[in-house]
Amino acid sequence: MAAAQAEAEAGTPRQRYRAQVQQEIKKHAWEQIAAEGASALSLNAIAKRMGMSGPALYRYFASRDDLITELIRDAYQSLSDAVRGAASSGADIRGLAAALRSWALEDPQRYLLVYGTPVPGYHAPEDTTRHASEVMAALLDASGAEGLGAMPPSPLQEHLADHRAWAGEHPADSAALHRALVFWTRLHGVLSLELSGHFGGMGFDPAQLYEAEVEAVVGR
Amino acid sequence: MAAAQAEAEAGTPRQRYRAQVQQEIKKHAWEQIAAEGASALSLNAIAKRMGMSGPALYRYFASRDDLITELIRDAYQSLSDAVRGAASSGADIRGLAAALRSWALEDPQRYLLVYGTPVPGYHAPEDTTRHASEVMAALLDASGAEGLGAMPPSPLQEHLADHRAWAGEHPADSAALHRALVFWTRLHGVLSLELSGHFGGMGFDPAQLYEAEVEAVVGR
DNA sequence: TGTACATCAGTGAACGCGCGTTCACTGATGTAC
DNA sequence: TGTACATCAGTGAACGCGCGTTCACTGATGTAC
Repeated sequence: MAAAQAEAEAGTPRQRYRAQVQQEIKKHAWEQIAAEGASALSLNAIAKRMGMSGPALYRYFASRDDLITELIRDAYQSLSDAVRGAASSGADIRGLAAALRSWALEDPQRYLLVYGTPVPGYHAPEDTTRHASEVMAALLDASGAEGLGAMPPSPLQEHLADHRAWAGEHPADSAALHRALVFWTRLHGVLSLELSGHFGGMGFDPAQLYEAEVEAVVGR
Repeated sequence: MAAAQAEAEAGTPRQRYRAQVQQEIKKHAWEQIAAEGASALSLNAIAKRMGMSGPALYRYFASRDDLITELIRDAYQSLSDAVRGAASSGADIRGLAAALRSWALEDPQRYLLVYGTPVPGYHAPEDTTRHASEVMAALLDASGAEGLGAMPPSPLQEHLADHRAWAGEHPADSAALHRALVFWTRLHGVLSLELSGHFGGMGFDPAQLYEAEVEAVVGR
């Protein structure tokens, strides 16, 4: 968001205006996603709410898929920032987990846009994985430094030692890769069920289950 | 499926025909869901593939939502059956986990219909949770009998002791409730990310991560 | 400072599409006497 | 066994809707001399 704002303040008046409208389109897109889910995202509906005609948006985004691509990119960026921000302000692994949960609850549909069932009809460009692995890198940085419980050697870790392309040049050893994966998948397991409403009728508090899973990841 | 078939063989010829067409509609619905995802489910498209006109389907389902409701109900039933079937043929907790994974991979979109992001625009009826908790009951039965690792007492378990409505009259103690929840959410964490393609670019084998999570649930 | 031109944001009409759903109707199947 | 009637599956036309996207055009803003 900071970067986007800087962008909006640089350049010629026309460029600034352009960047500003582009931001406004995204803002309305997020509102629509928050209200109806990503699959209900419609360029025409956004235009209507902005008091413009539908085709006008094609000055700013080449297609609906293009807009979605950029929203996904922004969401990944925002999540990376949240994780890195928490880590750099001294949060331990519990703090990271809390930051993740806050980020998710702040805008559930944004979380689901990134980690939920793919948006039907949307075709992602090639480089999507790059942003996804940025988040993993942030997790690896953070979860390497602070103490997660030690992972006993396992077949999985041998496997990860041979399949660590996703970690880029990150110097984490396979135990750390394992820890980061487990951190991610377990918290996602609770979060995604919570955000999708699957704990709805069950009556207990998802936050407490989340807490318990965090403790399980930390202490062992 | 067996129950549905029995239904199709009982009653008057007209009733049998009716049940048969109803089954065929569902079959095509599942094919469409498998191909395009649940949100792309369209009565008109199903009718077209069956060589019928769109309105004809309204003899069999009152609305699109009605059809989806029944598909979801069937999916829950099928999953309960799979879990109970594995348990009754002597599978341990590893076997249950394997059965769950098979069931999910057999038709990824069916899994996501039930445990993924809710189908946009679909409004579930009241009693949905009943079927969801049937699955939980199957899990509780199975995970109680065979050995999951013991759960140390925790704040969560105290909380669950007071919020166990979802378990119905199941006699499981709170440690068992905790075990079942953890079993469910951890495996869902891996499965849902796998089925949604989020491990896609990462290069490692999701099955091995799944295995490792199963071992973690079992042995501790 | 003023004029000629280029750039570009936004409009309105249109295209083709598919959707869920309703309605009046046809024609085949089953039922009652 | 045959006839009169009721049931009900399926059709085709229609309604109203919203979608993404293209296109020719208007009018305002910026640029070059």
